[in-house]
Amino acid sequence: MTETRYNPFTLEPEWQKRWNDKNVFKTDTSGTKPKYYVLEMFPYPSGKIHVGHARNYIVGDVIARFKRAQGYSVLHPLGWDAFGMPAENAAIKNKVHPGKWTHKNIEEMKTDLNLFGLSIDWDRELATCEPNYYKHQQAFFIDMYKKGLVYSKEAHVNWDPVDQTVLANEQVVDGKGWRSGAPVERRTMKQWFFNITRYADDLLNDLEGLTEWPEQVRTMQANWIGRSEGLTFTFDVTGPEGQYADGMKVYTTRPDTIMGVTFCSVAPEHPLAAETAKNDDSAAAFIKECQGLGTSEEAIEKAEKKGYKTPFTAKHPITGEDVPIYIANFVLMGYGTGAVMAVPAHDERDYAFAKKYDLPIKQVIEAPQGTEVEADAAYTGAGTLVNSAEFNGLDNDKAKSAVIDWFEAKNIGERTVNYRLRDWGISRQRYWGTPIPFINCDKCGTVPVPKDQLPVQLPEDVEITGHGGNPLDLHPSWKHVDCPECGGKAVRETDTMDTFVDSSWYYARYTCVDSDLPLDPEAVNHWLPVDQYIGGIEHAVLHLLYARFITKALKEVGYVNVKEPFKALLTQGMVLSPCYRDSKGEYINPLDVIAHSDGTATHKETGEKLEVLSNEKMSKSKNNGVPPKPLVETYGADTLRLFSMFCAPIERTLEWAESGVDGAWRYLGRVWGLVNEAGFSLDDYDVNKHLLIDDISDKKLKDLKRKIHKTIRKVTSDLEKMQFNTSVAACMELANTLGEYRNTQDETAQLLYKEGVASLLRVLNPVAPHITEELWKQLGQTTWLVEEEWPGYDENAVKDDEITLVIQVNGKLREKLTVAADISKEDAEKEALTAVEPHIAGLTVRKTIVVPGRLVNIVAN
RNA sequence: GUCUGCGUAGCCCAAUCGGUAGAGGCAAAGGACUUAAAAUCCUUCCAGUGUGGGUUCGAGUCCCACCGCAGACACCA
Repeated sequence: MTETRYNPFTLEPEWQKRWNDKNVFKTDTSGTKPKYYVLEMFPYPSGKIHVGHARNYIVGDVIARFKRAQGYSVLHPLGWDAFGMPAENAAIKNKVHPGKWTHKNIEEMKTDLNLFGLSIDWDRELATCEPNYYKHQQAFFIDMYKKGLVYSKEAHVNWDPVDQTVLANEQVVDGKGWRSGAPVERRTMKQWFFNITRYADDLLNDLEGLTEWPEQVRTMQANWIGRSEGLTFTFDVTGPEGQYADGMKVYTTRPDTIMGVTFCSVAPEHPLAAETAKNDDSAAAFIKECQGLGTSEEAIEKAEKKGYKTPFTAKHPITGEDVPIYIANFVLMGYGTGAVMAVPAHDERDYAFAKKYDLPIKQVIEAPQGTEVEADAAYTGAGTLVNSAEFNGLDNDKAKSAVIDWFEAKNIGERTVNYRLRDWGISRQRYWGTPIPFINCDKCGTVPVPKDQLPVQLPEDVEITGHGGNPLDLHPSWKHVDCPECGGKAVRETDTMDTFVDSSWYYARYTCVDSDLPLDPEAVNHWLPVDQYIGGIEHAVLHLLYARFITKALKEVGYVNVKEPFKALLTQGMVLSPCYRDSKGEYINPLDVIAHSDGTATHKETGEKLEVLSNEKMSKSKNNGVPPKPLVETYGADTLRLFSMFCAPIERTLEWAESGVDGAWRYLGRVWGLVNEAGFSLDDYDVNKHLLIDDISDKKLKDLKRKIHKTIRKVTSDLEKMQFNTSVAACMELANTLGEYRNTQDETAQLLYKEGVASLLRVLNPVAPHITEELWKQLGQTTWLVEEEWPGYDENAVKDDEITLVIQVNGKLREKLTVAADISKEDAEKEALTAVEPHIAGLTVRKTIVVPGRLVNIVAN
């Protein structure tokens, strides 16, 4: 055999071309094999990929290749989450149309991703910005509207008065628009909503069935949905003009504390607050001040609890006593009824508020004997009711029901379920998104665009300046249309959809990218649910909750049969890398930085000393993304793939360090050497000429045979459990063992060596597909591994005939014996006692524990 | 503050049901090869599992408390 060097730079493109030319990754739709749908969360085409993306797509590819070998018909597509703000920002900066920018980025990213040798069926590629995609989204949006799953209403938003747009909460920094720097206003505007709360219970209850999801994600979703049970009732309210007709509806999860109510609070947006402000300028000022806070969580957290006393009082439903009503900055209009009964003795916020405004505090729950109760604080724990008239003496948990029953019996209140989850506001005053397919007519109201007029396509001739408002609204002609119902003059809705809508159904569209329907029933019901979904933990709530909701909505509308889209979920840990900043405050990419051993860092070119910040998730804004391309250019794709899978468990957060890449490279070099530097010829390897373990007499060679088959077993089960790092370690072990026989002259050993190398190539193939194909060819094989079946192992060859028996005395290791694997309990005990005789001399054996195949523990004293 | 996850060798990480703490890799040191270096190969070194209790014949693994790190949520009445 001629000795050649491992050169991935020629062999990787060659094999990629061969696979593509033969179209081996095209989805098999013959229906003869069981289906397996593996999907990685699709990328936003920012143009640049970093090693975090690489890890995501590589792990999906390993699974896809493994399942394909196991005989599944695998669907493994990829597309682009192509709408969104970065394209518009680029348009503002570079005067390039968002579509053009996006498509250029898609080309770049696709080229980069293809370097990894991914087994993707590119015939199913889609981009959400294409009319052929979003027209279907508009179609089912209208269907959902007809079922009441979509509606529009006035809602509070963060409004940037300079950029003239609504901002998401995360786009508000310190109460100011992230780009304009202008103080954000809280405004009320007409917004489109998905009625996600209608499915709150389903979304919560169905989490139980998602047994192949990480517990963490299920918990996070459950918390996000935030179901609570309580009591809703209405206080009679008296004001300066007598009885206030509407009263004040409140929701409480602590009806047991009803007798401790000493005042009430309402949100600044509550009608009673508005009523107060009518004739009271300082009340109006107070409300304005609260709204100036913005809606960011940080701002709310820092705010001191403040209130403003209204001229209204509420009549306690049980005692008939009048209690004051305050406007309070911490009461949220969007949760419950926007008004709360305040029980300062048993609620921390109410306690702080009562102390500040010198309001009475009435204890109604007594802590159980022996509980330490903090002084000068609300007691929020369990206990027995006191000062509560007929409810006295009740355990507070039972009192909850008793109080609710009391209200229900009198028909003045009811048991209520409440959710933290709110309806999903999807309106964005943006150009680069899916147009909401509605027309606003003065006469007919909000009218859906007739389906035969879809798509409502984005106009190409727009100027995107970043100020003055939504380019669709400013466009001279686009929005002016005739009303589809009365034919009169009307205007299009100019809001576009949140891009999370686009990404909530793409996985279904992949099953039928060419269909004229939004979803082809046969295809979508065949392939869904996704058998294995893979993505970053950062999407644990929003994307995954939205996608689950849209699936349920699509089911209700009649497009799919499944109620959950993703059967199993693998959450890949984030990939972090260090952040550096120069004196101007600019982030410097780690590639341009020399990190010194003392923890300081300097710029590679300028030599400037840099500020070293903590490790953060790779991102554009921190400029700390490490691109995989240079690694592929230095080591080849297989090394990157191997390293990505090996360096840590896939779900664990990874601090990117390249120091291990060399190890992966060296390993592949050794695998190459197993074939190319063996002391004998391997190119006559015969798949059908494997020695059986019983036909091998040499003990060491029996062990070699065992090693081969144990490796196959381990890699198979590790891949099934998504333990990629240990599966690679097993391959390394086998290679190390085989290395000992590289120059063997023994004929039996040579046969086993060939079997070992061949087995190694097959089990390593999903992780390192190129090198293993090439070496497989060098074994004289005419098949391709990509089309080969996954190897099985010989049950007989994974059984040990000897084991190490550990002998403990009182739990301490004393001896190790090599014994037959099938040794009986009695014999094991007997041998153990003999072996440790010196250690138990003079002691009485009290007990002997025998763990078959493992150890004997002798308890003696 | 609440919830979740994680703390094992200088570093990244293994360790079925509770049963020999070490599989794999990085780094380091020594050696081989080389005119030399790189590359490669060989050998070696290193912890008793964050801390304190408990259960058990036996705890990295189970229970309790605490500490540290990470993430999510956070005035949700």
